[in-house]
Amino acid sequence: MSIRDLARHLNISIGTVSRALNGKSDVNAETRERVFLAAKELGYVPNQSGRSLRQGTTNTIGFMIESSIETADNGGSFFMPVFEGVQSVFRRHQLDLVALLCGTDEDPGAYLNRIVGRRFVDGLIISATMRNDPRIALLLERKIPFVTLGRSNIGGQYPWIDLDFEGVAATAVTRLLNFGHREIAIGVPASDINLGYIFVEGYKRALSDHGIGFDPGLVFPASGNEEGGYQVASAMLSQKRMPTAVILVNENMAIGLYRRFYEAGIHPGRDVAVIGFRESTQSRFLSPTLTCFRISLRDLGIKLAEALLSTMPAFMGNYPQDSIELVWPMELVPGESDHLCMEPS
Amino acid sequence: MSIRDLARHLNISIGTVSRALNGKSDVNAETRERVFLAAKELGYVPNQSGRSLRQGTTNTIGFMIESSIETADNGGSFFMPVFEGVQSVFRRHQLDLVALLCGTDEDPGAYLNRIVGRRFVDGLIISATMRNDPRIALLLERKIPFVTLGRSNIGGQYPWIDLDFEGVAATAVTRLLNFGHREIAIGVPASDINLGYIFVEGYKRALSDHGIGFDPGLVFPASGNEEGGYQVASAMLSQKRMPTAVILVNENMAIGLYRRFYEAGIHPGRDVAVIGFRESTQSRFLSPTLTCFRISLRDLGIKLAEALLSTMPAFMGNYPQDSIELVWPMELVPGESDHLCMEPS
DNA sequence: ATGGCGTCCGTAAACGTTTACGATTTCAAC
DNA sequence: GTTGAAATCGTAAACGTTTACGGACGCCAT
Repeated sequence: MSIRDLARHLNISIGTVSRALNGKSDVNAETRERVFLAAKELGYVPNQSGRSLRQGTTNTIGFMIESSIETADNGGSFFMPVFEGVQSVFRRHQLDLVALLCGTDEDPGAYLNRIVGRRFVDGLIISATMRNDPRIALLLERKIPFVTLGRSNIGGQYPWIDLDFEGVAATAVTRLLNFGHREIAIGVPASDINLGYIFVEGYKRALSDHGIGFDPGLVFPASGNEEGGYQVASAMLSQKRMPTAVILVNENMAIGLYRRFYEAGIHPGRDVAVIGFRESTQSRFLSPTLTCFRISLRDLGIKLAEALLSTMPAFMGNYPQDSIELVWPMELVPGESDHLCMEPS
Repeated sequence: MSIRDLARHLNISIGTVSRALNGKSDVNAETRERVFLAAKELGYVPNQSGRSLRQGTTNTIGFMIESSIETADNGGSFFMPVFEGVQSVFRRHQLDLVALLCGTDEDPGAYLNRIVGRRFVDGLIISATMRNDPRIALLLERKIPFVTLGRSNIGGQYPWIDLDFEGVAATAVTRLLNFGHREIAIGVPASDINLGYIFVEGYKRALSDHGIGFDPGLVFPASGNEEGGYQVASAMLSQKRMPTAVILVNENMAIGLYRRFYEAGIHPGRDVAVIGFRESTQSRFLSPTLTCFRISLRDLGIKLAEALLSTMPAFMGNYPQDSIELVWPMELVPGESDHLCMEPS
């Protein structure tokens, strides 16, 4: 069922059929009608390879998601809504969105190289940005439109959107300081992912803004799952003076942290303050409920899509041209886990 | 950088270049060497559209994942490892795997129709199988190779793999009966997804095997997240005689269930027995740790991939031909949540 | 009658591959 | 020296589209 069959069936040339289906102007209204009718009747759908080959564009966008240890456990609840938002925009432009999950045993750079080499996608959304991400250089050089979810420290002209980890860290620190805490720990991802650095930056800045010195011993690197939270709690317990508060970069860590503290007879929200990230169904049902930060993930996805479209030649007209560099705000959702005031010592 | 450029650069014909790269036999070893070298040097990667058009095959497989309410919250931790397993097999055959996430506001049937119409993939893995899944009929009719993760009740010749929910339900029921429980509740997904039916089937069968009558009032439909677990607990509490045990089909529900019971002053693992599904990092760090069932998700993915390959003409030689209909076993992992014995009343 | 213009449609080239087929060379065997 | 087979390579067609170009036709103004 190719366009040739359709043309034969209608007794017109394939050129006219193509023009009719693609909404070109130089085709009779009645002819167009007949073409559309016959196409629906015979179930004709244009072959993607054919049109890709001709017009050098695939009409698909790739969303590259890491399936690393860090994201494996909470990846779904984070990426699914983002993906939804992205997709809702692309659907309006007849663009298909596919998720590219790079396996843990494959180098992301090599994987990406294969993808762009094959001309598999017209554009890319990249997540889990590293500090010096080789993928960015590759895409810039190959001139593939892309947008990153997460800042990098690589220069160049490309849009990015990042969560406001610095703001989150600052808000959390200020809140805890106001509650009287002075020794505030943070649990950050142990990997090279950029958010860790930014998080620590915000933490440091907020402390110094309040005239508190930075103690490197209060920064606990750990993996971003329950196991990591458990280890952070263990590390806190083994300090000679246990910190009275802790900020986590991942809400799954909170479960492990809670567990460890319960084992030690310490009640989060009563004996130690916990602020987590990110708000989810989970955070509302933990005991105590977790004070954390809310993101509108769907809106984030929509913005990502728009940022990408604004760099794609075929769509640049519809979207503002100024390159997007956006720090995505988050809103604190108070829970029960940090409701304790300290006497300033 | 097309094959033509590469051929010009080497002063040989494009046919020879193609044959060299594709490992055909009628090409000189030294020539092949030169071709590979030049390809690597110039960064040549064959254009996918071109080869797809010519050989009618795209070398990509689609993994269709629902982003429905049910799977949104725990979808990541479930699908990522499966995906990894699938990918590890396909990589060996030069097949690219893409995840197709059907948006909640889009009909899965229509979405699939577009995908197969465009000849976007050579084969498909379908998850979240419905009882009467229209996608299966479509794929059978179009003769697209596919495998489903989850049984359907549609006949026909296609491979499927499903988790052994019946076995899980039976094991859980038997275990709880041995602990002396007689009123065992279950929380099952409220949607039309097939696993719910199978789960209830296993539950019923295990009860009747032990001569216990089936009480429909002990089946609590709910969504598969924390909210759902909370509601199940509420419903249990409002019974005139509260069930002494509960089986959950989703481990995220356990968190909500725990929460609701704590609010009511009831301790899971002491006052009420809980068995959940599926084992995860989470289940080991809850308090009490959750008795649940373990799956080897990566192996499941590998088996899915092999099942699909066995139905694809290009690979049928390498894989056994007998159609695969597999019930995937799961292993009970005892936790603290069901360690309580009842005096038989 | 001629020219010009607008509408509609057919023709054919092009996109980048793969592959059937035939051409050329080499080499051994008769 | 002729033949045949094997090895190696070039040629060209084909896959299904889109699109630049030009042709046919009708209409109106000159």
